[in-house]
Amino acid sequence: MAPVHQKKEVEESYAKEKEAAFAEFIQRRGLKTTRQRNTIVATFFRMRGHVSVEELLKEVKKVNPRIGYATVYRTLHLLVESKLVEERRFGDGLARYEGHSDVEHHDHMICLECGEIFEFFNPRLEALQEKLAEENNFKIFRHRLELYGACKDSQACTNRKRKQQAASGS
Amino acid sequence: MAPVHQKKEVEESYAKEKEAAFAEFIQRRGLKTTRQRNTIVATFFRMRGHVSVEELLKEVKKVNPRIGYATVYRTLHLLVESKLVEERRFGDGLARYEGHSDVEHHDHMICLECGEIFEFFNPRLEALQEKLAEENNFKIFRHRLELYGACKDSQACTNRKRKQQAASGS
DNA sequence: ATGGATGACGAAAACCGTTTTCAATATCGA
DNA sequence: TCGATATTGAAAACGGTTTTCGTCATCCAT
Repeated sequence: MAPVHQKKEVEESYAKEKEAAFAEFIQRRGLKTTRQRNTIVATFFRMRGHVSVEELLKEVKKVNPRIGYATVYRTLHLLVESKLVEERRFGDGLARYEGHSDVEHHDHMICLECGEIFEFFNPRLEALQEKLAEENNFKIFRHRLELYGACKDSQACTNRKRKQQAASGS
Repeated sequence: MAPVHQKKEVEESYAKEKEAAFAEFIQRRGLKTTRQRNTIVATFFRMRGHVSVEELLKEVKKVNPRIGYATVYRTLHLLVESKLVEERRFGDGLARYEGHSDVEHHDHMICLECGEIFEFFNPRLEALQEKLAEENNFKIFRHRLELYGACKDSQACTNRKRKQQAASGS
């Protein structure tokens, strides 16, 4: 099983690769390359984890304060369309975006104490889901599994900034 | 395993029982019994499946057209607080409410073709999740598993009214 | 390179589901 | 029955997201 604490190293090469792939997508679509989009995409792929629009905009504004919500939203949609990024919703009412990792698919453990989000993957779990679906003649296109609870660090955890937010999730 | 097509019969006794439990909750809380709340609760427990606010309001208005969104929302919150009802979000951006069935917990298969939502439960799946969490010192408070795909009827399915809506879910 | 058609930008308004406000009304214990 | 207090409903507010619209940037044809 893949380790749960799969915190990506923010590798320059990773970001560069993604930027190139996005540039290619933009061209394939006949869209225009703009400074704003480049800034947003470059910033996004240098952030780790499950990024909200607000978090991303905050970082983006450090580079170019004139960029606003609209462009960030629009660029994120393009990133999703390009399949370089996935949109996730964890029930706190705001979308989070996540760069495709090398792992094809993974599920999430969400700590309600500190707001940390861990990723995991287990083939037996996947197989069992597939089996259950088959038994009911259901064809799975995609699925989502989220475990909400407390991580091992949460007792000593001091990262409380997102506690209320996380705890209010469905 | 419980059958997936677990469409509850709309039993009068079921609704009556829930209404009584809600009345008890209202008293325990020192709240007031009102005609509107009674109407909303009675209507809700006579609907099947995963009810949205709009769907519920539409039915409620057939009984009392003067009842508005605010009261429906407020009453649904009370129903959730009373533990008689659970709130679900399937990623299409609107909340759905579901009366507690006898089954303690269940997961969902959501047909993206016809919008039908099936319930299922599998102990091995639950156990496996628990095992994976334990391996990572994670304590699960609750979880959510949703399989999005196509149900066996979806090829011949003519119930397309919710297709766009369902397909737009995350 | 230059011009111009066409995208893209950004601020602000619109949107949509949900929550809150507030004045009027209903409930229920004294 | 009265009166304190909860509840109601219409409308406004809210928060995240999307759209509008006038201006500006990109990039292809020249």
